[in-house]
Amino acid sequence: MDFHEQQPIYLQIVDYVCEKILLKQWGKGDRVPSVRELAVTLEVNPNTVMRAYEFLQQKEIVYNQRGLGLFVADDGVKNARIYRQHEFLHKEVPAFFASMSLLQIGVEELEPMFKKYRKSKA
Amino acid sequence: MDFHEQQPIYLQIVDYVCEKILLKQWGKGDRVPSVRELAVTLEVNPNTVMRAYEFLQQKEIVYNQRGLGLFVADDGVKNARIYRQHEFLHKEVPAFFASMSLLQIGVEELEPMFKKYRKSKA
Amino acid sequence: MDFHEQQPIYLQIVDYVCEKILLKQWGKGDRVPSVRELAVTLEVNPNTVMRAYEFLQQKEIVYNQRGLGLFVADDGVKNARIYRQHEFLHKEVPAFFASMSLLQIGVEELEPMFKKYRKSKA
Amino acid sequence: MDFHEQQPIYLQIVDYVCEKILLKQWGKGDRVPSVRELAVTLEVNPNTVMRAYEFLQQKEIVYNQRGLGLFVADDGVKNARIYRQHEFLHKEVPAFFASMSLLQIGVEELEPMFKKYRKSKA
DNA sequence: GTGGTCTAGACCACC
DNA sequence: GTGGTCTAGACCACA
Repeated sequence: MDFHEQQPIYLQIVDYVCEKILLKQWGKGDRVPSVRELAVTLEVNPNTVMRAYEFLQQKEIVYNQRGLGLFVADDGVKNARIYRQHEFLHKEVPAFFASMSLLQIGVEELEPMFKKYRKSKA
Repeated sequence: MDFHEQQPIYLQIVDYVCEKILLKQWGKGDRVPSVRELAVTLEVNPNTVMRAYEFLQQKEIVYNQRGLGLFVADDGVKNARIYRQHEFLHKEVPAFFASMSLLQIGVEELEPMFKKYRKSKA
Repeated sequence: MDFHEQQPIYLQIVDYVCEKILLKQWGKGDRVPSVRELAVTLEVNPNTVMRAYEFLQQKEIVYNQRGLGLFVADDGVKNARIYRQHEFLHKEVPAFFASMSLLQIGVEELEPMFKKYRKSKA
Repeated sequence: MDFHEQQPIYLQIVDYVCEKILLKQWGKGDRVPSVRELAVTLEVNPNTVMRAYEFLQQKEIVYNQRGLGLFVADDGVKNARIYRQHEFLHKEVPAFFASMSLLQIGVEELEPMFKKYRKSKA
């Protein structure tokens, strides 16, 4: 039942790390799990984690200190947000609208829910 | 790497069947795949498919004709939509709003995208 | 005698492709060798070529047409030049200066050679 | 992936030895590694090392003391520099200029880098 | 055929 | 111990 895994594993790992950073569970300058650690945790091949970390370095979300490990970059939070915003607007939002269309749900039904959501947060 | 499986498999199968019905790929009165067939297609245990079909019968989306198989109910499309609407509004919408909040995306950014989406559909 | 291979193979392949493009041997819109072809030509693993092509796509030097192959991008020449300029200025130039220093060669000795070079080209 | 091996191995060994001498890692009168030692270190055939040492003796960079081994010549540093200068000016410099031309880099861009380089050394 | 993803296991340099 | 590179071989979706 793994039909439709939509995203490659390494990008799912990228999202996983971004979420940790955006939720401030991993702060600026903190060491992130080593390639091998995370590979064990997520039960994937170390190379797959490596690929995710390469991607995150290229996006300047984490950086490498030789022989020590990978750390959350100074602009890590900002860059993680920029990357995830882009993905959200170009992938999740269209899928969301497609579902709304299929289920014949109008925007007017969502607005009160959004207001309620904001109130509960404030 | 199966962290984040959010839903039990049998409910994922329910969603799968509902989508087929809502997209009119399986029409009113059509025979739906047998438990064994679908179990093979989705590579899951037949018991799991059985559980999904029980659920769908209870929601009056499919019905059982003894010895012949399962068929899309007369109100199947309507009931599938009602079920999925409920799930969408109570699960996917809140998750969507939570993402918007985390990524600091405002409704005003979504509105033009929604208009564009509707136009492209019309 | 492979001491000091300085650059990873996949970046050497990147340089190889950039040179072909900058020398106009592979023009804008041309199909570049497939991953498997180039792997055979250069006697390396297809994954290593894949890595080079991923890098080149990310730099917008080549682009992928699904199922057909990789092609030189519209701005391929420009982007190849930008990339190679950066590498040249940050890697080859310092090494060149270090050699000049070690061999006690002054800039004044190079200037006449450069003028001669330009004349021979014009 | 050995395209671009530019120079025969024995001349690469010559360069290797010259660099050791110019960097004062092997001083005047010091014994240089035996043919067999260097062959093991560089993982090449002893005959290839032999050929390099013959070349270096002919250039009066090292000399042979029967039964004792090879030693850095009195004018070893000077002669190594003269040889390498010649090679540098006739091989590396033209290649460097060719790259500059291909990458459309002007001398004016290099001058500030050279000044900076000299300052950092002083 | 094409590119792309993933695993397994190896070896390297750096600290 | 760390990240990084490379190979070998598998499987997938797309055309």
